[in-house]
Amino acid sequence: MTLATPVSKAVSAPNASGSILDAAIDRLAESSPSGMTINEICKRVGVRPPAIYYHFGSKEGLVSAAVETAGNAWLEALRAQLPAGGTFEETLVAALDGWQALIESPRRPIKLLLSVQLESAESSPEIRAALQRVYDHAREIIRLGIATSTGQTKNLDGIAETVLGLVQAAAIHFHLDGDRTALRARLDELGRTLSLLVDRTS
Amino acid sequence: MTLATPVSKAVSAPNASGSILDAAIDRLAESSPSGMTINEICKRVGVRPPAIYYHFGSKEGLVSAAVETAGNAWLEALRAQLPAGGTFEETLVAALDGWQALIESPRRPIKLLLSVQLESAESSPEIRAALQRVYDHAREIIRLGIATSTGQTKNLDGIAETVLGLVQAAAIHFHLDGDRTALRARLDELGRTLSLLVDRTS
DNA sequence: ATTATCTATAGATCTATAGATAATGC
DNA sequence: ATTATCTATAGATCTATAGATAATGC
Repeated sequence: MTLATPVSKAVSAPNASGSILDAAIDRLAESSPSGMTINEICKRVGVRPPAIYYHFGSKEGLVSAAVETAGNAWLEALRAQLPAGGTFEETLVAALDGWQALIESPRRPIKLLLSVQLESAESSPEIRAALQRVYDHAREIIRLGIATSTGQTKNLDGIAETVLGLVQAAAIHFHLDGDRTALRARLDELGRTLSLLVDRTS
Repeated sequence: MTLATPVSKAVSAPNASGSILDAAIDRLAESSPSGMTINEICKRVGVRPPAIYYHFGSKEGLVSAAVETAGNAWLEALRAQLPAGGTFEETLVAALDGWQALIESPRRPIKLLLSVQLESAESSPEIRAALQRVYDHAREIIRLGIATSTGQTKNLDGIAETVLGLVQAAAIHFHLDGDRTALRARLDELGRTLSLLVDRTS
């Protein structure tokens, strides 16, 4: 009978650390910190638990690294989708398309951050601080996008908060129903709401 | 030495089923379906696993019952906080206060529903259907509140969706930062946004 | 000597169930 | 006879680590 194929030892697997992180991000986007297990990640990546503990120290360390990585990737995407110097209408169209792509993308960074956030009472202060940092940055990017495309200076904080909240809500509901048409409708509604909120004085 | 006090048998504990459900709701609001364990609930309630399996059949059955119970309680609270026949301003003030109370209440029904929703890919179709049902009802109640207090008929669906999304986002962020002042600010911002969105023709 | 893995395992915890038992209702 | 528990346990799975091993860099 065939036994498990012997695993080649310490054979300098190309970037095991990165594959582990990718698998962790996938599991956090599908489930939650409690639902993400070391064993499942080992199964997907083809490593044994000590490899994970060598690189990340603990399960919590892996979650923390996943939040940093997915959070920074999200912020980078947010920044990249702001077409410097366009009109408000151009910026809005680009932003809505960008959010849709982000929400539909299989990495689901927004959903991952929310899953970790909803278990944050049982997470380390480092993870909570990382979440706060990512959200603060996201609000800042949104504020900047509105300010540069409209000249608006009034209530930027409130508007950015509203936009962030509605993008998160769209991601949450898309996770439940998987309905792309409904997602687009929610984003279009967000666009209309945002247009009402900004008061273009320039 | 003192051993564990012998547990009285089948002594018709007053409403064990209800206590189990309460503990499950608490754990789901603190954590997530994966983070809620049968053992922890047993510890809190003072029963043994078979009592839970007798009443709810499985862990999934218990999660399902918790979603139904917490969801219905939320809808009831939403309904109750609509003062029949007030002006839009009166209705809005009552709604904002009601949402704040709901978000700050230790049962955290909105947060519970979100936690289950974010693991819905790993949940039974019954649980997903229950979530959809609760949200459909919530949107309906919000639509009704806007319609009766403003006479508005245009884009009620979109506005209700926006309100639901912003209430969820407020609950999510309050869970992360626990900042009551920030929560109130978010709800006030929601009130301003909602005032802009409704177009009072009556 | 350092880096990155593996084998093997500890010890805790998880969901779930079989079968016993006690109280209640007919 | 039915209802609601318990004791006891099965068997799977969880996080984590000790110690061995192989490749690489000095």
